[in-house]
Amino acid sequence: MIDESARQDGAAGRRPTMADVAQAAGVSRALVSLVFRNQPGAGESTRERVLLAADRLGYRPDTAARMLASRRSRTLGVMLTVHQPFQADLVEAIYPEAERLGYEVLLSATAPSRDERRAVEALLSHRCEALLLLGPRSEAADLDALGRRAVVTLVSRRAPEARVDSVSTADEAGVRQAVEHLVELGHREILHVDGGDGPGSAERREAYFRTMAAHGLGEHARVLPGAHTEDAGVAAGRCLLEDPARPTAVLAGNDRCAVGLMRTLARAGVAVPDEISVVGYDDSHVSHLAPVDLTTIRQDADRMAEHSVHLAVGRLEDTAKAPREVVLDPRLVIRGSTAPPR
Amino acid sequence: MIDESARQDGAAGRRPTMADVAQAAGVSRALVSLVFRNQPGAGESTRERVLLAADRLGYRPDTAARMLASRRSRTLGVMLTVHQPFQADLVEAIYPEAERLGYEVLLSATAPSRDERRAVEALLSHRCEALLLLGPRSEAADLDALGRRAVVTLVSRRAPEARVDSVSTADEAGVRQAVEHLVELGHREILHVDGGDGPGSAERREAYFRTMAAHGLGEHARVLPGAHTEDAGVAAGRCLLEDPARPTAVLAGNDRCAVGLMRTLARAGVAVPDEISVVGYDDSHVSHLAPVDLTTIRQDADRMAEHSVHLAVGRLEDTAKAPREVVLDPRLVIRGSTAPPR
DNA sequence: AAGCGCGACTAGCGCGCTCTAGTCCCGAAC
DNA sequence: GTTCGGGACTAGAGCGCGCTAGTCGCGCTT
Repeated sequence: MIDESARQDGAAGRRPTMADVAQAAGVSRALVSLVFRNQPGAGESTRERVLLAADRLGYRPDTAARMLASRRSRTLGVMLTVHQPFQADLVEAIYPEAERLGYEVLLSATAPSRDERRAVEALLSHRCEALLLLGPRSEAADLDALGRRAVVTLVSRRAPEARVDSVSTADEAGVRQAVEHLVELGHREILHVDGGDGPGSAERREAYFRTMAAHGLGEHARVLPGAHTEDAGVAAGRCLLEDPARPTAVLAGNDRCAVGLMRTLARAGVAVPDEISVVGYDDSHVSHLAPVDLTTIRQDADRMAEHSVHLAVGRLEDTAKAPREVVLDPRLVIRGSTAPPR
Repeated sequence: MIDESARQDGAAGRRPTMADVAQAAGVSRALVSLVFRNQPGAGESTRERVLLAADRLGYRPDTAARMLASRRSRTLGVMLTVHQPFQADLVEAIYPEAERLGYEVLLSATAPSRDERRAVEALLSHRCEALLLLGPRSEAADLDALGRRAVVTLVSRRAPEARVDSVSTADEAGVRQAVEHLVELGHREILHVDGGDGPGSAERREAYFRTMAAHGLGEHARVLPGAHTEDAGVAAGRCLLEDPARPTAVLAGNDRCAVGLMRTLARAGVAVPDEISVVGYDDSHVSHLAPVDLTTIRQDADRMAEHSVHLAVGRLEDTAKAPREVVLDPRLVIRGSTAPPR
């Protein structure tokens, strides 16, 4: 027969509590609490005795109990899409910044079987004090509603209509730099493969039209529907290959899309940048993977992460202030995928 | 002056509790609890009244309190590396399977600033009942120690020395299929770019040597140190280009590595598969990104995820049984990156 | 000697929930 | 009419912690 106490909590019997540590160290529970919170009020020798006892017992403070008692979780909830490399960059940068400010981070992924609402519900029920939503696709009205119930910061997404903070890069400026770079090279037939309902796509699409128009190329503006995935790039590439009036340059929705596109072109023997120039967006890791290094719009994940965490924490301290919108400047990084048209 | 009650809990005043719902519905707290746990014992009309009141108040059960009171969290902790596409596939498959069995999922990422120990600590302090470690790099002794304190399942990693469950694919069989495929095509100079300390790398390296030897090619076996990243592939590619005795085929540590390698070869004008054949490992999304579709060893993320969740949950019900090791069969997927040598 | 301040430590309530052991009431059985 | 069974509901004791309001010496002042 199986030992009851061992079954109670996984492998190692009942999980030790503060009371166990207190007894082992010969002090009160409150004292142990003080020590683990690094609060003054415990003598040096006692402190050591407590830590020693805790270590011997394998004690680990219980986050759930802690949150309950303190009515604070000091936890930031991050919603992400697990397949986006740029979001991976963001997550990696969020961790150290949150830690610096004394916050924990909880991740919740969206997936085909798990929509944004469910991912957010999970974070909220875990008492996250603030939510960082990485590139959310939800409608502004939903975001606004969420913003009333919790502290919300959008990352890589603006929503001026919703009362929430946001961090993004200036899509207008990024797209303008990209298009102007191509125009200066001599391109006129510049196509845009958009990002569908991906974060920033709408803004980039409009900026594309405006910039084209500003350069007297309004009639050459053309958008192919896409998405922020390699597959979308591949599909767009196929489209292009069949197109009798093939453009001389393409601005992709993001890097993944650009890489998929270039791969399709390369297979068909269409040389980049000789026959067609390609510009990406994000400067994520994948931009090094194309047959030639990708010219792209760099978004600074580290700075975006920093700002997001600061916005969120700042708002926790003052719920009342008006929504703030941080817009960082993107930067065109010219690499090998763009050249003058033939 | 700012309203105190509003500041207490983020945006929306104090978060409603079960007691609030109970009062609004005119029942006891216990009744509300019953309703939210879908337990019998509440009348139909009362049930509806409670749910209505809860909805109107925006009530959401507090996970922390729930875990504390029930002494069960019904939560699986998943440790992952946020930049590995294959792990992203696993995560996406873990969610629905966990849900099917009534478990929540908590993610904790490793990152440059956050090692595996810290990622695991976070999961444990959140009372995860079982840990799924995706491709952990920790030493077997550490995994064994962890396995004594918690229910642990390794995914994409074996550790026969540690008393923990694991799910992996047969690296030996995978590598053998790959090498034999190349040998049958006529290759003799087959190089292996290994995966460094990545999950499965050691096994694959050894399997490579064994298979080469089995085919009388022991003297042609050569390993270039690598990693499970594109950069490692790029570096290996540079190495190859400078090599006077260039091999005719390469078995990469994983797909990312293969893609980096192919990109470097492509830039140098070395044709794949005409001049050199390349085989990857994982069959993750990136395998479609190379200049030609990648021949690779397919690991079935969905089935791996299913098995991991089942192993973990099964172990929670019976802590005592011996560690189980599930080894799935990988499958060679022949695409365009391999061909007979010239 | 009494008073005072201060550092070290403790008692005990309450966080929002689960769960056991009830209570209450209504209809069927004897 | 009494008993019994069972469905609907409630009281109240924790879960592991944080935190407020203490107590208890001990050295120092007056």
